[in-house]
Amino acid sequence: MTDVFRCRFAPSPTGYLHVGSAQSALFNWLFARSTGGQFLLRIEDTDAERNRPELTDNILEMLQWLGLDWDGEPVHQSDRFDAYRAAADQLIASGAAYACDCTTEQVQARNKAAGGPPGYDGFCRDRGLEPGPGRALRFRTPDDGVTAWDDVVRGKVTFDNANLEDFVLLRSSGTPTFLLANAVDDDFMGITHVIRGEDHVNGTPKYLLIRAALGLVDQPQLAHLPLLVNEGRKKLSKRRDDVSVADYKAKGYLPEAMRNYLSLLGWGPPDGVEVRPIEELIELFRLEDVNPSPAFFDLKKLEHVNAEWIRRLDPADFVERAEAFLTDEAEREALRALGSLAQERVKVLSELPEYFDWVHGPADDERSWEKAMKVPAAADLLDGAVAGYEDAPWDRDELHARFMDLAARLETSASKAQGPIRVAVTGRISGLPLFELLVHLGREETLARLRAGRARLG
RNA sequence: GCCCCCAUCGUCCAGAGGCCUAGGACACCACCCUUUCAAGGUGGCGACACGGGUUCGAAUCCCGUUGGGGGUGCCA
Repeated sequence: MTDVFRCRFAPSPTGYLHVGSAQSALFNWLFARSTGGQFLLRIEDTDAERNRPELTDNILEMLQWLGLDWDGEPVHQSDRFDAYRAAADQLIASGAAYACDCTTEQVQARNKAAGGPPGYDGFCRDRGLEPGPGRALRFRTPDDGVTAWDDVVRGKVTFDNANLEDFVLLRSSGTPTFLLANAVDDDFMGITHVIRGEDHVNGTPKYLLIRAALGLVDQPQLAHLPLLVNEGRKKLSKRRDDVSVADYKAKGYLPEAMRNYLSLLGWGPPDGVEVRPIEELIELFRLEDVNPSPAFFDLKKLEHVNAEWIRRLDPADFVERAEAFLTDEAEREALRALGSLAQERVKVLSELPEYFDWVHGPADDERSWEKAMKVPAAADLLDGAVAGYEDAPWDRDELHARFMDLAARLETSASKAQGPIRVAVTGRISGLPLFELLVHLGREETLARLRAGRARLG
């Protein structure tokens, strides 16, 4: 075998890829790419009841979108039941596992009656039940001693074996649980580094015990990454929080920004430069530098990183990506003409429509109207603009110059003077630079809107 | 309840015993620039949870307290 590092991302297709998983995938990927190792994929679909195969497509699609390319073909656990069965048989034969016919309800009832802690009470441990259909298989955990490992991000973690219950290896349906499947597959795939979320820490001693009982001596390095939390400092959850990577894509976050931001949670480049190409991130990333405390998934900062990435885009690239967020060809035409002006303003691509909806007429925005038109000289401004633009050469500098003259004549600041014109033409109090926009709109349409605005003013 | 983990500005990250009167970024505030809004520039606000040790010296090491989180499924 080689001495190349091998890590894996092992999602289960029970939901869309979410940002926490994406970060875990990203750190695995960064680790592999920075060490010349391999980044493998394993689809954990042992639970037929919960799996939704189409979700696997979403997960792979989002990984690709993020640019997290994997090595080799993904391993599907649903293809490997024979291997788990064989491992289970081995554990039965060695006495490390035993059959159990307790139902969950029975276990809970006994715990309640005894006033004891939750978890399996070892009822079937010495009943000598014959393993078979309808009976779960449990692991016989040691009664004493400790199970410990040196976690790459957390240091030494130790569990007393006495606190470990006899957990389930095979369900009564005969299918394996993830603990067994992981132990078997990590060996099968030659995994040298298990890099996953902190929520897996408590399962780790069980995983280690299974490995030992199976005679697997080359223990992989373990690294438990910090959890991503919400403003309430709780683990990001599908129910409460906006976590679907696909949703962020739909909102117009760039994959470059998404992965860049995710790399900044729980880790940071030593030189403090945060927004930078993935190649540099790869070069700088060190698994042992990841810190163990939970990190808040901060949308504001994500937006900032996204805005930075948008501004760094090649203008043509920006237009290409932006087009998908506009609804019709007229707007896209305006985008192609004025794109770079929008590029430096937008934080998220989905904001684009509000920068271009004036194409079909002034937006309906009462607040903007009132705010702009309360300027005393509003009517004179509109009249003056019509008069000045009727015969103006239709270019940006000329429109600007005539506007400045008009504002000076009416003794109104340029800042205030542009309001009524902007709102008459676009409907909004703010937006793209006015004169470039007018150039694109054209003389006829501009004058028509100015006159309509003037008429509405009364 | 029990087990495990965590603890530097509001947030993210830097700091691996003296370079720290703790640095950068986001957010926020002010000013500048400016046809709006952004962007950009300048400045400001703002933290080593607490208590004991160890040490000549601690944000950095140890112990405890407090606070927070995770796990506790025949889910993964």
